[in-house]
This record gives sequence, structure tokens and C-alpha cells, in this order.
Amino acid sequence: MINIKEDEHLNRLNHSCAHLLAQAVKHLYPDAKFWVGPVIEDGFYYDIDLGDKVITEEDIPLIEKEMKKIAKDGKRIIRKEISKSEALEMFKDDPYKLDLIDRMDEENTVISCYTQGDFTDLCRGPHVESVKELKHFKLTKFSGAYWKGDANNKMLQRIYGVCFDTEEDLNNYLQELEDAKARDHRKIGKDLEIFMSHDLVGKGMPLWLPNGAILRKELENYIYKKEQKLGYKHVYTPCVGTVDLYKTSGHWDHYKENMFPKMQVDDEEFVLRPMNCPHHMLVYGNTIHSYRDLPIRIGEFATDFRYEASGAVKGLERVRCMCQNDAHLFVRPDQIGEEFKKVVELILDMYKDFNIKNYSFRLSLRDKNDKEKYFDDDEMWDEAENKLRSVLNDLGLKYYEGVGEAAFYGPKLDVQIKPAVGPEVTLSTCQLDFLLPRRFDLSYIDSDGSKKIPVVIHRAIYGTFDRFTAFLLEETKGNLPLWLSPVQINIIPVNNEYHLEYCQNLMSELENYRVELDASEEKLSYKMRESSVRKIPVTVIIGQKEVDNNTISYRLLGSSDTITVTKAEFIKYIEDRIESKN
RNA sequence: GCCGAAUUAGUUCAAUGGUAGAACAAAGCCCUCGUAACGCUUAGAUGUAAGUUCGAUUCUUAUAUUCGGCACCA
Repeated sequence: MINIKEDEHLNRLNHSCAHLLAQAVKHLYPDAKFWVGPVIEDGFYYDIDLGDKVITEEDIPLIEKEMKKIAKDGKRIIRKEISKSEALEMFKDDPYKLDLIDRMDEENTVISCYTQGDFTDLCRGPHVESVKELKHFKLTKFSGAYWKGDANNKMLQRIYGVCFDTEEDLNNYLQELEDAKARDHRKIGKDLEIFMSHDLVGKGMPLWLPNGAILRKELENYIYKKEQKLGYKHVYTPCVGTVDLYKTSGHWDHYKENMFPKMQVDDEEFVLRPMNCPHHMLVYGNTIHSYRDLPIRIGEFATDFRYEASGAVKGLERVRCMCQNDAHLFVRPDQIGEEFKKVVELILDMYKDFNIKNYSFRLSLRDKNDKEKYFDDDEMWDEAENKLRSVLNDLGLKYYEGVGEAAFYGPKLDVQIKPAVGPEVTLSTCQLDFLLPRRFDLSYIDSDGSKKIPVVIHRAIYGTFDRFTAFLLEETKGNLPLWLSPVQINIIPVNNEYHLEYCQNLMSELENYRVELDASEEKLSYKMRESSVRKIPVTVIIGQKEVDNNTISYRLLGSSDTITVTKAEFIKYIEDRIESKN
């Protein structure tokens, strides 16, 4: 899908369209005040203060109509450069523009404004020549949006739109948006019976159905084997901990809002755990460790509970009950680089096996000014961030930096992906932590006999099974590779009376795979369709020909070719595909 | 949590201030069949709780959930 912000021409067109939107809104609501109207990846928006007025469904066509009218009028868009004092005078009745001007540096900034007919907006530009170029646009959505993105501020009205050169481009783009909805994991997850939810269980608490459970088990097996080979030790620990545990870790101070409230049991106070670090710290602390034993890698498929804001919950992608493929690596300072590298390699290895290509690395740093969120120890942060940055540079990894995206205890490397619908999310994560080992008073005995504090690397390769599954369903459009498919092979007898026995025998010969036999009293064509709708990768058809020749005919999902082979050839084919993860 | 919208059968959709309609799925019958939906029959629904009304699925309010954004985040 085209990135409008990155395309110079479309960027300009959409930026001008944002002004057109503002002008139309001003015509319809003369008291409207305007904040900013930037171009974004999928078009543009404008944040508008309409007083008590709230934009509704009915307003959108009216605004579009006014926009068309202004565009038809075809006024030129005229740029004018002004001084800061002129700007302050020109926008003296507009608190939002004054706020913008106020923050401009008089010396180094050219302040410009653009006028089209009766509408002038403070703007850096550039713009198209005339509003008459703005013919093929659509207002796509609208909502409230906090002023300056701060939930403590007033909520403005945001209107989104998109503009193209031709009607065809616009329609194609809108069609792409529609198509994206078809591969939304919430739809696929329902159609393929991967997961469900129920009001009586609660919001953000998905129930994994049998098909989903098979998929998840395969994911578990895959990463478990990888981790075993890399020397991870797996544990099971409880989903609850005492409040004191989280006071010790610091989560109580820094993360309490994201936790389910504490519960009183006899004279103890418990919380559902939002992460597993504290438990794993205690596992490490259970015995004395020599410098020779490090790194120690403790892994767990651990269920966590987070009190996510009600508006944030989304399918399997953002849930209140999740399972991480978590691990904590306890390392000596001199091992940080190497261990970190191994984690990144494991991530890349896994992405290759799952054929995942659309992701980017984000180095998530703290916001120095946010003393609320982040543990306050400048020296520790600088050390951790510098260390992490140098590891990433050594690895030659391409990444961008995200300030204010770190965990409260340390910086991290996040792998970001873009779902079918909505903003990008983190999948894999790898975090560097100098804090928790100190807070839990962890140590190892160094070569000189002195007690040293280990460094902890937190990492989750899939992130959570939940979100990873959501992503996988969207990437594959539900056409899961053979090794992950809940049902791998569907056997259909042409005639139940004559061919069923052969099918049943075949089934037991294929017992190592997930096989179904469709012995229902339906027509063959109907069963073929069913097999396809259920996205079963391999459909086997057994008729008289196959029975007579002791062969197998099969058809692959998405293909209309029928292939006839011997049983041995068929098993080899299936084996190869599972082995190669196709 | 905030701004908006939605909620009708297992699923996807329709309609109405006065008996809620269809398709697919289900069950029964028919068909015994060679690669994407045979036909017939039956059963099945207005999220929850109040209010207005002679009468509410429809109007109002609350609540829950879902959806689009904002904020937050694995």
C-alpha cells in the first residue's frame, strides 16, 4: 500500500486537501479553531476545535460537498512569508495558532502562511498551485483526538481524509483498505475457529478454540526446541505474586495502573502478574552462581494479565490475558554483547522460518524528562542505552530510535510490525536491565572471589503467542503453512460405499499428521468447496481409480490441479513440506 | 479511560411503534455422486436492565460488548 507521506507529490496534494477541509469546516462552522493538519501515511487529517459541536456521520457528506464547491471555485493558493510579530498579529484571535507561533524560533524560522480565497492558514507548505487540483478526495473517518496528544488536554475533533490525482487511484486505494479488512485476524480467527471471546469471561480474554490450540502448540514446540538447543532452562511459575514481590521489583510503583487490582486472601495481598521477571529473578536467586555458570537462561511460556484500557483491546493483538514466550538471561557485563547478538539471531532465524518480511527494528529509549514512568538513575540509563546502541551497531542492524518507548527498568530493542488494520505494534522484544538484579540483590561469584551483580536481558521472541498468532493469520490471510495448519490433510472418498474403507486405512497410515476424513453424505464438489473454505492445505480424493491402483490423488489449496502419486510419494511430499516449513 | 458508531438465528445480512425475512450452517428426507455450493422439509434470533407507550426489536436512559479513532501498550 502506497505511503502518501513519503510520496512528494501526493504529500503536497494531501496537505493542500487538509487546508481545503479546514476551509470547508470554517464555512460551515465559523467559530471553528484549527490546530494542525498534517499528512500521514494514509492521507491527511485536521484537528479542529468546534466548541461543543461534535462531528457526526451526517456532517461528513456536508463537509465534502462544501470542499467540492470550494475546489470548483478554483482559487489560487498563495504563499506569503511574514515576520513573527506579523504572525502574532494575524492570528491574535486564534489561541492554537498563537501556541504554534510562540514556539517558533524568530531567528531561524521562516514563518509562512497560505491563502486560498477567504481562508488563510499558518503553514510551512508546500502546496499545490490551486484548490482546483483537489478533485478526487474522500473523508475517511473522524474521531476525538486529544490536543497535542495529551490525554489531560481538551479533546479536539479530528477528521481524516485522503486525496489522489484521479478517481481511479482513489477508488483503488479505498478498495485496498477494504481488502485489508478481509485479512483482519479477527475475521479469519472467527471463520477458521481459531479463537472466540465471551462476555461472561470478559473483555480482552480470548478463548483459544481447538484449531487455535493446535497452532499455538506448534508455535510452542518450535520455539521450545530452539531455546533448548541454545541452552535455555524452562520453568513453570505461578500467575500470581504478592504485592510485596512487585514492590521489590518496582512494578508496583511504575506499573500499577496496568495491573489488575490486588486481592486479599487471608492476610496476604496478591496480584495477577503482568510479567514474569520477578519470578525469574527469584529462580535465579535460589542458588549460588559462579561466573563460570553464566549466562543462565531461564525461559517460560508464561501467562500474564494486564489491565489494558478498555478502548485498547483488540482481538488477539491486544488482550488482557496473554502468554509470553518469555526468558530472562542472567549474564556477566562482558557477555552482554554476545548474548544480545544470539537473541537477535534467534529472532531473525524465527522470522525466516515463518517467512516474515515486513518488520522494522526500533531501539526504544527512555524519555529523560519522564521521571514518573522511568526509574530515576541517569548513570544506569546512560550505561544501558550506550551499551545497547553499541551492540546494535556492532550487529549492523538497521533501526530507528523511539524516545519514551523503553520499559521502566531499561532500554530495549523492539521489532515493530504493521497489522492489517490499525497502528504498528511490537512483536519480538529484547531488553537490557541493570535494575532488577540489584533490586532482588542477585549476585554471582566472580573469578576473584568477589560478589558481582549480573545483568539481565529480558526477551520474548514471538512476543506473545496471542499477538504473534494475530500477525501470522494476517500475513498468511489464514492460509497457514502445512506444518502449522490445524488440519493438514482432508481425505474425501468419492463414494462412501466403495471407497471409505481405503480412506480409513489411509488415515491410519497417515497417523503422524493431522488428518480428517470427510465421510458426510454430500456431493464431492460440495466437499471440495468445504475443504477450500476451511483452508485445508492438502485435499486427498479417493475414488475407484485410486483404490484399484493403490494410489492417492490430491489437490492443493488454491490450485485446481489434481496430482496422483503413490502412498510413499505422498508421505515424502508431506514430510518435505513440513520439514521445509512451507 | 476519552470522542463517535454499532449490537437482530451458529454465521452473514434484511425489515418494522402492531405476527421479525433471507442466505449459508444445523437436523430430517431425497440423491450414491470424480474435483468450489442438487432439491425439499423442519427447527432456530431482536445483548442486558429500566423507562415512555394500549403495544417497544424500533423511541429514551443506564449498562455490557464490538467497531473506527485518540490516549496507553507485548
